[in-house]
Amino acid sequence: MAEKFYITTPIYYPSDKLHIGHSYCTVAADTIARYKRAQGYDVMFLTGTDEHGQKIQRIAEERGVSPQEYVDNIVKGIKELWTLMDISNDKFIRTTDEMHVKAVQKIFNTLYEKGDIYKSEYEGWYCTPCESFWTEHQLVDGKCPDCGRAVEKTKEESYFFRLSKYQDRLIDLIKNNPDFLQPSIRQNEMLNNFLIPGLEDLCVSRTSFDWGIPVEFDPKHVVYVWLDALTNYINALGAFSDNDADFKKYWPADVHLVGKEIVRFHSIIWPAMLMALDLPLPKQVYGHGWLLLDGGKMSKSKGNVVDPVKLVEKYGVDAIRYFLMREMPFGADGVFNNEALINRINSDLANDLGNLVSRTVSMVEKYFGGTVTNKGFSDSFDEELIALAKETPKKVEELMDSFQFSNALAEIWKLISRTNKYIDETTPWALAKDESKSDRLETVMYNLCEAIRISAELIAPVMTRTTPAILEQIGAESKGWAGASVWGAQDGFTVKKGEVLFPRIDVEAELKAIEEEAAKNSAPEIEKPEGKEEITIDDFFKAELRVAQVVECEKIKKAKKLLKLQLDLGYEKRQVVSGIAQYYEPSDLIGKKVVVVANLKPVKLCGEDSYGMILCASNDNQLSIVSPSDDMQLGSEVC
RNA sequence: CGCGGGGUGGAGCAGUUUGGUAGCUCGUCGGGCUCAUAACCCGAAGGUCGUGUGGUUCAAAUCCCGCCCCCGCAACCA
Repeated sequence: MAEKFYITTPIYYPSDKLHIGHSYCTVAADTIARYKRAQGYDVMFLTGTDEHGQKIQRIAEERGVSPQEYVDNIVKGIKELWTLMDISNDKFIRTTDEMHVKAVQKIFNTLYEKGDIYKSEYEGWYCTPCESFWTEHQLVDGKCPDCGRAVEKTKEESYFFRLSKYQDRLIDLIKNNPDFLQPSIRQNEMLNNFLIPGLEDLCVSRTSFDWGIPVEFDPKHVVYVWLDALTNYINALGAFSDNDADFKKYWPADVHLVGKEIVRFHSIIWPAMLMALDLPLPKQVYGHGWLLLDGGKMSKSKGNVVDPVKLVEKYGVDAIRYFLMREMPFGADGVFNNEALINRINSDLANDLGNLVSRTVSMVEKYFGGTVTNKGFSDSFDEELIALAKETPKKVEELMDSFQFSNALAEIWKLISRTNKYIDETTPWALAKDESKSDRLETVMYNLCEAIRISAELIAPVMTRTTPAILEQIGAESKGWAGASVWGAQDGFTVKKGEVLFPRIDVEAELKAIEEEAAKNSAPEIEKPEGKEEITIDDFFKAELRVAQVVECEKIKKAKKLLKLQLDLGYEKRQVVSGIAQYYEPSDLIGKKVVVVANLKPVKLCGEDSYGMILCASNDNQLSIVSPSDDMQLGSEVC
């Protein structure tokens, strides 16, 4: 019986459309899944969506739909995206699935009965207008991080998971099983930041919102994210249900592929839960890097979110899949930009691979009417090509087994390049002029087709459509992964010229078009702000705004964004701390006139007292101090 | 002294674990070829491997120490 292989992606949060970063992780998982299937494994590949929680509830309310309607709609888009990108997942779990809901309740009950979940109080801060709870840490200067209003200390009844109980076993797990958490740099991160400082028990229920799975024996509680989301990996297989054949067959997972931001949940909380349930642990958690954009992290406010649908429509699925797997080493962060993408498509796909197929097929048609067999007229050029073709699959396997997709593809491209070189070495056009060399020419053509066949089989896990397209053009049947290791697995080829596999892209014109498109899309998209409630002139006059001059200014060492300013208001001097360090150098500000809110309650920021606030105009990526003209007398009121 | 990652020819990276010839892709320049998607093949130029003219060593990109810069996370943008 075939050995099983179970691989998962994170379940994505459907609060919005997915971006290229999500595609990156899912394409990687798909590549592994296809690779393992090609090798004959019985693969289970799971992806899905994590649909509960306060955020989704709130967004749905804003849009005036039910949370279920809201996520149904987003999930539909996600599934379409995966279809578009040729993702071959075997299951798709939604945490709103009946089966999952029931399993989570059972797990909750089991842990409660066992004593690993207990009821206690969660002490936190409540913001009434936002109806949300915050921890001490989350508060911003003692106020609600969302709206900035005052919060009240409250106790919320909650259920807790005894995470602390498993601390020693977890330390042991990470220290003694280097394979468990990969790449290895993540191990120290977890040990130093979380495990060694000590774990606290984990709050696993909430009463402050209700878009979640109710706790069966205490229905005013809903299960909080950890227990709900993480257990998807077993619940999707039917764990804790009557139909748990898949669970018995596939669990434990061979690898959970996750982004580095959620390594913590998967390498600490998830194993602890499994320990509590007496279930086997996943064999590996692999934290891949992020896809960064030119300017840093992808974010809406920067307007640099890359929509995978558009990319696929423009360049084709395989080009995008290839780029994602080729451009950056999987464990580390990589940068996405359009120029790199186009260059990859042009040089690797159009020039090297596409053109190789094209020139080969043309020659076979031209010289032999489309059909060649191996005439065995070899010479020394052939040996090198054949030797490389024979050893490449082995190298590729080794690299794929350790998820080094980029290196694996580089290895395949060495063969492709070598095949291009072989044409120059053998100069078929010269052989064609001499009839006595017809058999030699046919051998050369056969070798070309065979090298192309092998290359095409090897790229199949990444390039789902190109492989069949190439095989069709050279007239080869797929012999699967095993067939890639056998030189001569196909005796002859009858080729048929097909469409150009990867048309070359005019880099400059394309980049210009992209820029124009981006400008068109981003410029008018200044949304009308929600606006604040109307106030009276009296409300406004509650704020005492005065002209001041910056006398001294320095950076606060420990803080990235803070400057400490000494202001002269004419009638007094005072210190103000302001979060503008990323926009102004201290020397820019000294001598400058500013407007200060003079009657603001003092606060302490990063250990420095601040008596007031400087008025600034700002948006997500710009900031400008509001400044009266230089001759304005200090202390003047602004209104 | 919060945690972690990184600084290698014009660009992007590998090499650092196990010291000993600095490698790859793209770009640039020159040449070749004409089967092919102005593609392909060959050759060349270009790096004191962030820095201290630091330490260890016969020998350091690689090990140790100091410093500088960048990037994530955490914390503060009143």
